[in-house]
Amino acid sequence: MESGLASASPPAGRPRRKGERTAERILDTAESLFAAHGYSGTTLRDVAEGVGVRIPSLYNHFPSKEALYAAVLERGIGPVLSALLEYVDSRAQGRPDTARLLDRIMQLLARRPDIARLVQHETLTGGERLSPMLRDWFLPIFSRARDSIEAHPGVDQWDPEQIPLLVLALYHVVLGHFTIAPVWRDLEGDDLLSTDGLARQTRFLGELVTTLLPEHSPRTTSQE
Amino acid sequence: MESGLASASPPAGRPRRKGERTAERILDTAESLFAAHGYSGTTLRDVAEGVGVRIPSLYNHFPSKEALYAAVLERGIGPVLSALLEYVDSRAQGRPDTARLLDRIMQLLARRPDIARLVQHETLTGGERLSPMLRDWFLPIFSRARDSIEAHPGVDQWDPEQIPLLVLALYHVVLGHFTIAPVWRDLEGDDLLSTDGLARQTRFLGELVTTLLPEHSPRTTSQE
Amino acid sequence: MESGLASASPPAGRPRRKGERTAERILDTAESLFAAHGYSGTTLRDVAEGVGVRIPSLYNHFPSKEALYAAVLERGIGPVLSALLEYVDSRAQGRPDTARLLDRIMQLLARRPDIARLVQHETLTGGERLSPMLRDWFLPIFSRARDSIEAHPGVDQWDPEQIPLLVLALYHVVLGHFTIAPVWRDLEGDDLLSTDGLARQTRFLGELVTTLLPEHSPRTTSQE
Amino acid sequence: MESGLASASPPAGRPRRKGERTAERILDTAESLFAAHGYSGTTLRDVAEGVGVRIPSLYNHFPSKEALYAAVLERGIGPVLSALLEYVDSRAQGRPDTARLLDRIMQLLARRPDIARLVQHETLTGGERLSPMLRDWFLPIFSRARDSIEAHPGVDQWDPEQIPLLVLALYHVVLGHFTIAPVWRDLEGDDLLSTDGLARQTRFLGELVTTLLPEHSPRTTSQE
DNA sequence: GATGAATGAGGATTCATTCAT
DNA sequence: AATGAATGAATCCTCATTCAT
Repeated sequence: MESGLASASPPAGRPRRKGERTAERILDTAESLFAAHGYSGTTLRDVAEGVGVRIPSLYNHFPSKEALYAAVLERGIGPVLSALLEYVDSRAQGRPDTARLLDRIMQLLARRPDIARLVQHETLTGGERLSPMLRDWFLPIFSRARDSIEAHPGVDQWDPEQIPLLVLALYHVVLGHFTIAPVWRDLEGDDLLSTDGLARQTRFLGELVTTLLPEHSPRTTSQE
Repeated sequence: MESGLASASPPAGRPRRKGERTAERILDTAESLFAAHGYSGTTLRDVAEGVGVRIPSLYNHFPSKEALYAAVLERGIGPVLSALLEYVDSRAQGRPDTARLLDRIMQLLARRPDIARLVQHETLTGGERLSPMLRDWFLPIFSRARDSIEAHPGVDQWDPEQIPLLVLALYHVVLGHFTIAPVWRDLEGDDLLSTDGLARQTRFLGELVTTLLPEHSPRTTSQE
Repeated sequence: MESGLASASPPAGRPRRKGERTAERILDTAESLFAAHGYSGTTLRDVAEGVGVRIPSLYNHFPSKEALYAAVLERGIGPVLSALLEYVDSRAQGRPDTARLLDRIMQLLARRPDIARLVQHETLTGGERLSPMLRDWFLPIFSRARDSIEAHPGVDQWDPEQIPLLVLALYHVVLGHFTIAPVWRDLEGDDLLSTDGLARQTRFLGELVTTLLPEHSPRTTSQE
Repeated sequence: MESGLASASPPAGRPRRKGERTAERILDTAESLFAAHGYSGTTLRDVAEGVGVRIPSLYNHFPSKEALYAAVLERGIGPVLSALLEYVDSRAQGRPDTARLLDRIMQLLARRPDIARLVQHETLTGGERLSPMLRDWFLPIFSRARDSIEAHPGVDQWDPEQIPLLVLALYHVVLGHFTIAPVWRDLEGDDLLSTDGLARQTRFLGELVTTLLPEHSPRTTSQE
């Protein structure tokens, strides 16, 4: 709330007041902890220790744990989703380019991998804690993604009632990459979140879309 | 709540002693709650209330919350994964059939949708709480799935280094279906876990595999 | 709540279970503390220490501080007020005997002087915390006391619109005696709550009524 | 809330510096809150919010909560009691006039109804927090009121040992009127602190004294 | 004079666990 | 096998207070 739409990377230009810096550090720590342990697995003690501050100080910046959580979500998810919406809308006139959309999403999430895990937690605990914000964002995103895919040339091969499943599948593949990264590293020694790992996954997503929704036209490689 | 089907599978054959029945009811309730809220989001009070018993009684059946959680995982994930391994092994001689494998997984998970969500929680909180059991199971499953896919006729079109990503992608799509079901119902009014929803998803997975790994040969339909 | 209408003096006959004894001891301690320091001036730590128990144990008997307070009020005030109502009703047929009523009230309050102070706290913090119970009891008591006084022979000398003030005045005099006792002892060295002090006050109340509401008939001395 | 009249008496003559005005506003708000909820039921946050200032600002005017409370008491009770003492002393030569004394007290308290409730809180929590000031004032007031009554013509009908009780009774009736006003309004819809309510009570007190201490002489009306 | 930030102490409450019954 | 009672540890949060600005 108080932290509003504070952008992810330090705006650099504007001089920070001390409290602002603290609030941001709280958000950073909390984001990481919430992503790792979920809401109830994260204690304010952990957050405070991570920030290097006493617990009551947290309350000078956020009125409650719930509010802190909401602020983390807002700061983290808000920009991603709005960038997404913006992108989708800006491409609405031209031909939809799903691969490019996924590129874009991967770019955004790669910068803050915690976000993906936060969303996963939200999704998992579902109807109970699902923040109204997420609820508000999910719908337009999904419906636009669906529109995008439905307008795709190669969509004909899909049963219309499978389109939502296709959208969901892409959603799961994108987010799951970040979710499973720590475990995967543990099991296979391979870091999915490394620059290389992310590049591979981005390329993979591109081919996935190309394969699932062939355009019958010269492949649209990303040349942005 | 979501686990309305939790008590669905009483093995029926074996006669139960009373205590055993209680233990199982505890497991059922706990499974549903752990699936919905994760480990730290679930309290023994919730479990006890769900079972209709006082908290200390839980300790007559499980020595601790951790142990209860482990038991839930074991009872839930163990059979699924071992059935899976068994299936995979039994097909090892013949030609691998990825679509069929996914069918099978869907069948198993559909019967206990909580399991998928439990695994997701485990995956999310990752390296910290990831039960050794999961760790032990993940590897063989993944490696076999990988073998299966690598032996697939249509695999040539994929860069070898993308095979793991493909395996993971299928993993995410399968599990994600169960994860997102409650939220999806909330947003779209459509129950992904209904008989119809599961059938659609199973069919979708089949086509997914067919598309991603075209066999260039007529046999595509499951005729088990 | 849980402690229901547990009567003030130990019922003696019925064997007590251990928890019941604890609950009662909690109520005793809490009553004394709430009377002395009010609701917010009393901490559960004080209560627990007074009882000789750790704080969380209080929650085995009362679900919250508020509930404990309510139970204290109920146990303390309930019997007094209901005895009062009973008495008033039983005398409804005969000639009202205000002096006797006050005798009765003094008797009841003398046995548990904390009650009077509890009621004073409630009255003081008034509309904010005034328990619904008190609200429910005040009205009938006041209206009956008013009826009683209005039916009094000697009431003619009072302007009808002063009757409520007269009722209130008696209320204040009765309760104030208990309220000011500690201070008075401090200032004057005289214990208003001693047997003698209470007897003097009871006699004083009798004469007060006799003087304020002369019956024009041989004085009705209490011979109960 | 109840202290709507709190800011009623700005001494007017003396020009205020700004800081002084803030200090006074703090006192006003604190008086009202302390009167309504007592010392521990009132937080500095409440006070600050009531004043429209941040908490630390309070410390620019009062060194602590205790000091603020003391200042409230001093400002509130001091003038009332000293006006009272003054009045009592000025009449010392002439014949004591108890009804007039009560009139005077009512006048003083009516202007600041919070004061009466503050004193009640002090009295209730008694020996523990009873401010030395109160202790210092109680004695002379009571002793003078006692002198006044003892010198009263009609006092003969009272047992000498009942005189203190009579003094206390009048004390309770006077203060209780202010104490119970909010509750009474709630229960009966009648505002005891309205101009009319106060006038009625003043008249009532007069008749009370007349009745309890009949003068057997014509002078009863106040002709100040 | 005002305030944002920080904090030690403490507030009510919950939680997992134990134990006697 | 079940449970009422008890509790150490921890949870979120509030409070009065301080201090630098």
